[in-house]
Amino acid sequence: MSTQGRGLHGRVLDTLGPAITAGEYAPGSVLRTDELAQDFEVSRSVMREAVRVLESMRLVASRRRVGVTVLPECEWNVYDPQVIRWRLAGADRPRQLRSLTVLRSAVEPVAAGLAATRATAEQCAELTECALGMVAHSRGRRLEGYLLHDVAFHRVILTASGNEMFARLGDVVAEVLTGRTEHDVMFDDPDPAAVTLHVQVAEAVRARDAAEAERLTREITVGALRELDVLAP
Amino acid sequence: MSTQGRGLHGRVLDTLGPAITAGEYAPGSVLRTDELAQDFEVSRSVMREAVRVLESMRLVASRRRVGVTVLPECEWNVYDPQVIRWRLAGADRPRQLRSLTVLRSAVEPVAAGLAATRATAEQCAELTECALGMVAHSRGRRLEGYLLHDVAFHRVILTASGNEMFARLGDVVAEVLTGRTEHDVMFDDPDPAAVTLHVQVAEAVRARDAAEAERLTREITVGALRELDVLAP
DNA sequence: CGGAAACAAAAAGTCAGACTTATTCGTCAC
DNA sequence: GTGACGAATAAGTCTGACTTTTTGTTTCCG
Repeated sequence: MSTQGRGLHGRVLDTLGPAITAGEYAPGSVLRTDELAQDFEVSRSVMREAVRVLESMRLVASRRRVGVTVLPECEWNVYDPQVIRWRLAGADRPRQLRSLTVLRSAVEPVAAGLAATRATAEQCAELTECALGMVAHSRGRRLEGYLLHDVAFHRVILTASGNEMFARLGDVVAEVLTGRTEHDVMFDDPDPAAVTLHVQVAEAVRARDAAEAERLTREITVGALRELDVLAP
Repeated sequence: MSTQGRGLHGRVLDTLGPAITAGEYAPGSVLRTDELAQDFEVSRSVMREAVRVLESMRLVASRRRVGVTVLPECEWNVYDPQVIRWRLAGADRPRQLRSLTVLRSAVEPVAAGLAATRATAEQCAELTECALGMVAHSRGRRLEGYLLHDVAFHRVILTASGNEMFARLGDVVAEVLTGRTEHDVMFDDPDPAAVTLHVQVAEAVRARDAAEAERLTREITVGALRELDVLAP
C-alpha cells in the first residue's frame, strides 16, 4: 500500500525516504549521487530520479560541485502523503501523531459545518450509515470494523465540505485513526461518548444545522486530543 | 521566485506543471515520454526526471506499455507548494483563493489560540511590531508596506503555534494575502476594523488569553472570507 | 603580506544508444 | 465465447562519454 514497488527508483525511495525523515542523515550533511547509486546497486539514472523526487519534497537540495544536501526539518513538505507516511513509520511517530491530531482539531469542525450546508442526500445517508456501523461495532472487541466505519465517516465529512483542501486530508485522518488503533494501546472498546457524538453529527448534518455540527465535531476532536494526552504524555 | 531554473528538468516543469494544473491535458489523456522529450527538445533522461516529479505530485501516473496518464484533479497533491503556485497562476485562481481562504479560516484561529499559550517573549514582540507596522501603513495607499507586515504577522502566529503543520502554511497564507493585494481590486486603504483586530490579537497573545486570541483571529478570517464573497461572487 | 586572477578538480547535469521487461492487444485455435 | 499464444509497444534500466558550474587552491603581482 504505502510501498510503491513500481520501479527501481521507488524501491530506493522506500529506503532513503524513511532514513532521511528519521534523521539518520544530519541536516546539512552531503551525499553523492554516484556513491548512493553504488550503495543501492542501481544505475546513476535511477538514483538521479530518486533524488529528484526527494528534492521536490524538499527533503534534499542538489547543487553542482557540492552534492545532495540534506535539508533541515523545517524545509520539508510535511503535507506530502509520502512524507507523512515515512514519518509516521519512524521513531518520532508520537510527535507526528500529535501534530496531525491538532491539525484535525482545527480542520474537521469547520469541515463539518460546511458539510451541514452542502452535503448531498446521498452523503447524508452515507454519514448515518457510517455512524450506525460504528455503533454496531462499538462493543465486543470489534475494533477493525469500528475503525473502518470511523475512517469512512470522517472521509465523508471532509469530502462533503466541498473544499478540496479539506477533502485531501481524508488520507491523513485515515492514517491517524489507523495509527491510533493499531499502534497505541487500545484494549478496551471505544469511548461510548465518542460514538454518540458521531451519531449526533450525522443528525446535525442531515438537519442542516451547521453550528451544531461544528460544535459536536469540535467535541470529537478535543476528545481525540485529550486521549492522546493520556496515552502519550 | 517561483521559477527555479535549477536545471533543464526544472525548466520543463515550469511549462508542463502549469499546463497540467490548468487542465490543458484532460484527465485520463496519455502522454509519451519520448514525444514530450522531442517537444521540449531535451533528452529522455531529463524528461524522465520531470515526469518523476510530476508523478510524486500525483499529477500524472506512469505505467508501462501505456504511457504517462494525466490524473484527475481529485488525485493531485494540492498541498504541494509548487502545485499551489501553479494553480494560483492559472485560470481558476479565484476558486483556488477561496479554497485556501477557507483553510485559513479553519487553521489560523486554532493556531492563534496555541500561540497565546506558547509564544516566546521575542515572538510576542515581533507580533506587536507587525501589528503596529500594519497600523502605520494603513492609510495613504501604502499597500506594499501594509502587506509586508500583514504577511509577517500571520507567519509569526503560525510559527508560534508550535505546530509544524501550521507553521508550514505560512507560505500559503503569504501567497493568498499577496494575491489578494496584487490581483484583486484593492484600491482603498485596508479595512480599519481588520487592522484593529490584528492589534488586539497581538495583545491577547501577549496576555496569554488563548480564547480571546482565537476568537479575534476567527473574526479576521471570517472578514477575509466575506471580503472574498464581495469581490468574487 | 594581502588580494585578485588564473587554474584545476569535483560533482551534478546532459545526452545518445542499446538493451530489458512488463503490459496490452490482436489473433488463432479450441 | 473463451483461453492461450505471440507480437508490438512504451516505460524502465544501464553504460559511457561529455559538458557545465562551482569551489578551493595556487600563483602572481601590488
